[in-house]
Parts: sequence; structure tokens; C-alpha cells
Amino acid sequence: MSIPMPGEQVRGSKTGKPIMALLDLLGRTWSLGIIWQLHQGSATFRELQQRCEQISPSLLNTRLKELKTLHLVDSTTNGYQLTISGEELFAIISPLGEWSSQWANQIKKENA
Amino acid sequence: MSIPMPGEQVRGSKTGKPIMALLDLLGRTWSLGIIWQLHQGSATFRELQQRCEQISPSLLNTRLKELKTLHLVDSTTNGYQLTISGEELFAIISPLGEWSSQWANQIKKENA
DNA sequence: CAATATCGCTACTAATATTGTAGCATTCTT
DNA sequence: AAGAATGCTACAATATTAGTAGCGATATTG
Repeated sequence: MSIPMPGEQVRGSKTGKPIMALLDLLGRTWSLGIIWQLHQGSATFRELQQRCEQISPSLLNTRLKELKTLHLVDSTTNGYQLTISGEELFAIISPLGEWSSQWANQIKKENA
Repeated sequence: MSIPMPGEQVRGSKTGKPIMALLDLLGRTWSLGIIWQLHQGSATFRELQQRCEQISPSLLNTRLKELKTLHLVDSTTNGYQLTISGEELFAIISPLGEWSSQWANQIKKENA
């Protein structure tokens, strides 16, 4: 799958709008999960694999390449870590953690 | 693909944590896009298909079923629309719109 | 310094998800 | 009543993800 560069056509959208590239990226399996986990702290390849509950190395590597190309993650002597942009992105989505708990309760209630 | 119910195992995670269910859901093709588009206003099935740049009806229907089951979207006489929870979720992710523009500029700059 | 272990990652196949097209049944429009 | 539009299903083609094995390189141990 090609990397969703803002400015170019991406999966599901021909407009080139940055938001569409971002939604394409985040809509790929494990993209959000990797960002979520890396915010816990930098990690080597195999550590990250474990944090992501045994994601397959091939997919992990594919996603890391995408995230590196898009400057959200980089690879240092300490392993992989979020870039400044990556942290900004995390900061935006971070309220999802708490929100998802309330949402879960509501679903339980409404289905009861 | 089974619907990622908070509290149950989901794709990529066995913990049952609500955030993992949410990340699974949002990590499916077009989930985020549908939420994004529906925030522009309610839409009939075919309208929504057009807003999502010709997403296939089979996938649109699959996603809508998931989103309805999880109480993020519902279907009214005016067509599909975000529920209160759906709007809350949109409110959290909505800063991604503006952020993605800056991000796009930065990528352009760093690759120049 | 040789043996062993760990690491980052690639290769490959099987399983699963998405796309794309056709079209059916039902409801609107005229 | 005939035609058009709508919501949606069916199904085959294609693309993505999961899962496993393991290679070459570096680090660790004896």
C-alpha cells in the first residue's frame, strides 16, 4: 500500500487534502495503536512488537516505514520514538482514552 | 469482521480495554471518514456514498452497521446522522483538520 | 575468541478485508 | 401505472493483514 502523502491522492480520496491523507494513514491497522504505545516511551523493534500484543514483524515494519516517512516516528539509538509532530498528534487523540471508557459504559447501559 | 465491542477481545488486542476496541474500530477503512463526513450533516445512504468519494455500498453498509451497533451513528427519517456520542467523538478528533495542514507543510519543508 | 543469544528485519503463505459491479425489492414521482 | 431513485445485498476480483520461519549482524557469555 503506498504511503499516504498529504498533497497526493490517497486510498479513498483524490482531493489531496492533508486531512484525507491523515485519515487514510490512521485508518490502517495498528497505526493508531503504534502511536499510542510509543507515547509510553521509546522502544526497540521487539519491545514495540510486544507492547502491540505480538503484531507481526512484517506489518510492524511496514507501519514504521510509513510513520517515519511522514515524520511522526523516528529511529534513534534508543529505538523508535515519536517525533515532535508525533507527540502533537498523540496530544490530540489522547482524550480518546478517557472518552472510550464512558462510551463503553453507555453501550453497556443501552444494550441492557 | 466482527464488531469491536468494548469489553471483548478485538482485532489485535485481548485485553478488552475500551480504548483498544475504539482503536480497532477507527483503524478500519473509512470509519473515520464516515464520521468526518456525517459531521457535515445527516445524509441518505447514497448521499453519504458520494461524500465518501464513491465508497462501495457493501463497505459503507458494513461500516454503518458497526457504527450503529456502537451507538455512534443512527438512522432516522432524515437519513444517517451522528448520535450524541458520535458528535463527542468528532469533537475530540476535529482538531486533526487544522493540525493536518501544518503537518503537511512541515513534511514538504523537511523533504525539500 | 568461539559459542550462544538477541536483535532488526525480510520472505513467504494463508487468512481476511476491501473494491467494484450488477442488480433486486421497495418507495417516490409524474 | 410507468419510470426513476433509493437502500441495500450478492458475489467475484483484488489488496491488505496475520502468522511463521529464519537470515545476517551485533552483543554477551564462558
